[in-house]
Amino acid sequence: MADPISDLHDAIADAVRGLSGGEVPDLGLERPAQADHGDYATSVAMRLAPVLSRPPREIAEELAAVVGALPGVEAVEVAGPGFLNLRLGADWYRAALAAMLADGADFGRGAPQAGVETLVEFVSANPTGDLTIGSARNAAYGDCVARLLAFTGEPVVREYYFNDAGNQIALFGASLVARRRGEDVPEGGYPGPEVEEIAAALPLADDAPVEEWTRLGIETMMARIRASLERMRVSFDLWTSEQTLHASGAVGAAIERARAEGHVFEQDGATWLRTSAFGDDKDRVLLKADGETTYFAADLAYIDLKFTRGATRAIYVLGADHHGYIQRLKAGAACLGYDPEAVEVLIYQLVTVSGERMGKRRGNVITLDGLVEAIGVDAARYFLVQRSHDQTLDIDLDLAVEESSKNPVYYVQYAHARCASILRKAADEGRLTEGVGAAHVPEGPEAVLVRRLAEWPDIARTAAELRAPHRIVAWAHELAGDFHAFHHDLYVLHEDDDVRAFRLAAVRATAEALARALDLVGVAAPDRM
RNA sequence: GGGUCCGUAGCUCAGUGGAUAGAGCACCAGGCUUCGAACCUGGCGGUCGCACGUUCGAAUCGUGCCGGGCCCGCCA
Repeated sequence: MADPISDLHDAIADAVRGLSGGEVPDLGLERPAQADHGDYATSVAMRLAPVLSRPPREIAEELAAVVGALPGVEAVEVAGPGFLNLRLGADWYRAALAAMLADGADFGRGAPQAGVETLVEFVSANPTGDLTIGSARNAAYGDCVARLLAFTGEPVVREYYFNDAGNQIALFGASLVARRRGEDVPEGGYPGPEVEEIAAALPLADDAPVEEWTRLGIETMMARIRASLERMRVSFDLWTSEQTLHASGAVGAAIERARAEGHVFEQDGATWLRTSAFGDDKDRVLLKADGETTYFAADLAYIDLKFTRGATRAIYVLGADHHGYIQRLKAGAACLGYDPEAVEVLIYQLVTVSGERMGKRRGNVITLDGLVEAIGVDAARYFLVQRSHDQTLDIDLDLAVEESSKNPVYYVQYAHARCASILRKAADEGRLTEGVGAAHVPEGPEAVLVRRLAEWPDIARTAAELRAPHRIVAWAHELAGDFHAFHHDLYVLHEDDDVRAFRLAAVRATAEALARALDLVGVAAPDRM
């Protein structure tokens, strides 16, 4: 795939190699914040100085002579302690624009990688109630990470793991029965309205066996969860049940595998996994003294399943309240003989709503469905990944409900609709153009816009590497701003064919870029609003 | 006590070692006779929690403090 900035980077790297005799440090190629520092700048001369034992400015001067002759580079200037500031020429802008349009929706997409398969397991909420706002963040974030990795060429499998065995599930069944009978749910049960709703709707007699209630209840709850996720545009390739792991003997097999690896021991009547040998702060019980398996035993079997199925990397998306699981899961993999580095746990911080923490016991539960009803899927997804996953997220419901221009999602979508509108008008008037204009020299706002567009491959790559979809959102917002300014200052459907061709090409490229970016975060890019 | 995330403008937050630290909101002042004013332009606003260190250069890396969130079970 074409990448004009990457090409520029490589050309400068070649120049550096010629000067240094092989050594090429990080170029530190970037778009300077300040306009008079050029369109692009590199700090490579300063990085090279200690290596070559020469003054940075002297190195910069020599590099400038070579870099200045590169195609597309109009001017080079040595500045400050040894920065190389370069200004790009009109031919570079036209070529860059043409290259992006040639790639279309694939601009910035990575080549498919062979021999790897990344499993992204996310949401994985137990089917004992509707998805909460916390799961909503998990869904939005995990889905974006999966989309980003796929975009960079990494084969991705998405999986939802659900707990349908054990105490919590039994309590869920008992809660259903109690609700049908008009009673309070048992201690530790599920008092939510959805439980009451399901209890009333299930086609079961009041005195049907509790196992039946549990089975049908879970089925119904899972269907509700799937529907909620579909509305959120979140899909999965695999739905895996914990019960299946027990029934298939996978749990026992995993324990035996760990035992064969020499990491299982008996103590106080229980069976333990020596996770502390691999960085966990304590050992973990697999089989309790009463013979029951722990939840972690199923986790262990699940890790085994992930890798035996062929995953080369297992990503977990968990809330901050599970951060203690990182070492445990990695150690679990190690105890099975897998590389713990292949287990990657992504932790997102908790969500508050209008400053308050949610909790079923607090009686202020806001569900994913509730959020979507209140502000719509686009705004919900945008808000949920707008901030870094490392940052606690507060959703101001009063503001989110307000459908005003304060809502940043409209700002970005509006830019896309504007592009579409211009292209419609151009088509209606029969004034569409081919190419990017043979000799048009871009004016300020045009150049700013094209430079922004050219950042995309690096933005996508970095966001994927850092598992940071909020960078996509931030970039889309900046692009929208550059486009609005461009549109405000310059008339696209100019009489001059050359000018019109360049501007229409910029509009097309912007529309595609916004659609691409918004798609990666699961937000629609409407042609009309 | 240990682990982990956070601390940047009045508020919510960007900023993977670079030059004079940014955006949105709020506030103030402007801008529609052509493509969508759901928009644009300017202004106001900062000890980047504190200290020491690493180096040509630190909001960014290291160490120690201070403050806040979350977690630390033979529960799931």
